[in-house]
Amino acid sequence: MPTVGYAPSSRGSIRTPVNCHDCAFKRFCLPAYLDEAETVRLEAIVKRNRPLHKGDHLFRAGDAMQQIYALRSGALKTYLLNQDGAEQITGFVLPGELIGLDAFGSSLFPSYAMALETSLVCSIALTELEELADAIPHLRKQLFNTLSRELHVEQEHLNHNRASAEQRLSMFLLNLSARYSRRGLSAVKFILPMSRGEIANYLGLTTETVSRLFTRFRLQGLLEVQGREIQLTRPLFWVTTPHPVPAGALPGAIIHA
Amino acid sequence: MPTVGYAPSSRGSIRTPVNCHDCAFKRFCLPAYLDEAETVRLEAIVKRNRPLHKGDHLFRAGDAMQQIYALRSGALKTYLLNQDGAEQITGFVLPGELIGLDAFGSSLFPSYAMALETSLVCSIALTELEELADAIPHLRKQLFNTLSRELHVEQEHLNHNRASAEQRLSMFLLNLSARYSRRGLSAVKFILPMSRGEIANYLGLTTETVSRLFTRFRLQGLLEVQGREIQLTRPLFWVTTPHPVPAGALPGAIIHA
DNA sequence: CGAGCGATTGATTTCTTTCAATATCGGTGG
DNA sequence: CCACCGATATTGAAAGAAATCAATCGCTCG
Repeated sequence: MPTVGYAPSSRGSIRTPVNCHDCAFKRFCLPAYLDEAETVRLEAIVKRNRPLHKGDHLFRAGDAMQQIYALRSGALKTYLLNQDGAEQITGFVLPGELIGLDAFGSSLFPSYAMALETSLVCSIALTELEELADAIPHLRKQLFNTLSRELHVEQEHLNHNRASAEQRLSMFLLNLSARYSRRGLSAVKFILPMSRGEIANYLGLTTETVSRLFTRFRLQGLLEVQGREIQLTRPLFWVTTPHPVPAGALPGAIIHA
Repeated sequence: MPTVGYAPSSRGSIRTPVNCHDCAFKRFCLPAYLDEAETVRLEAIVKRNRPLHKGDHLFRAGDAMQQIYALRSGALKTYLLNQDGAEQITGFVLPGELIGLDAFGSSLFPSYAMALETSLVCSIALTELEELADAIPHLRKQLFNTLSRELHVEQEHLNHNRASAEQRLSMFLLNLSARYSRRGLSAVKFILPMSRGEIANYLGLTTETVSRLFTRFRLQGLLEVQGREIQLTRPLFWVTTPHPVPAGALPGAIIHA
């Protein structure tokens, strides 16, 4: 259980004045539906942590969950260890996204979160957040919505696992593309913050398969790749439905009366 | 868009006095952490619906989400239709479990819910639930917990898709077993409420593969099957790790500092 | 410059699907 | 009560997709 690169909670969060109001991501983050005054109250309990470097853990499974986080810059991966000790990547976190919501139920983090590159996070003490949520219905609503939306993301991800390797990778790239563009970045040209192996792990494939798919896509003129630099040249959408409808998968609407 | 067997909301919920207090599932349902007085207030807004028959929809994707549900008896499946119109089963609901939580964010149900057999559900009007949640912190907490736990279930389900067909089915059976036993039913002998095709769909496999796996398990002496009747004769746990650790799936802890 | 990791590419094997045929179950009507 | 029907389940053979095994390449960092 190596602790190299592990930044303990005593790493200290700096109580610099955090300004959600001017933050580029306020519209996707907690302040989304808060008014001026409410945002001010939120700012008061948000702290900014010192930067995480590549390989640093933001938290580990089993850590006491005393705060949730929002990513300001960089990229994270979240993962679980299965009973064999193998890493199972459950998601990637891009700037403006919240981390740790899935821990609401328990007092311990159920997963690991590691920086894929130098990253900045805001942290919000849970006790204070709960207090504030008690006081601000809008915030409460926003938390429910976020949680509920995450559930949809997972369900969508689930659907992908029924798909072919080709579909999985293309959906993955389209998803990244959408998330980048939603944040005002290019939808067709971006840098992957994760390795081929991490993509493969996330998608339930092998490194080799992912690599082969990238070259296949490139040969098909769908994209240009150079290491982690991606440029989508043609909409990948057509790749997403190459397979016939699986047998036995009739619409549920057709049922006996 | 056939509506055969569709029970519209005007189907009418009966406002018989619902008694959560004596309900067999109160410990897994919303009343879980409520005290006596709070439970009484909850009971006041819970309605009981008329029975659903096999094939009936509890709700459909796009329906206005005015209430959430709790299953009292029977079994449901929830599913999405993908862009090809193919059914994608996202989960099965057993007695004592809540349905519709994933719709909190939006005002419309994102999925379909259909009865696999004759089923009874309680329904709770969302507006009233929100009011009550505003008033009862315990209830609010319980809702967050349930939502958060569902997120874990999804993540677990996701992990399964990285696994072999054998592992998927055994994990599925173990999961059912655990859920039944948690409710005081036998952990080793139970009736599957769903068809082979539905299991296959849920697990991302084909009917044939599932069928073959059942016979393989039977030949290995792991279980006895007769149609939908299952009897686990030996712990299936050993089946869940037949494969070597996938390459490139090293524990995340081993990273460069 | 060499070590080492990540990525790519090729050859082969394994697992799951697909296609196809048959069997069994549950219900219905004669 | 039994024969028949459709739906569901099982089983077999062949094809296909991705994993595994193995080798090479290229880049980055001491």
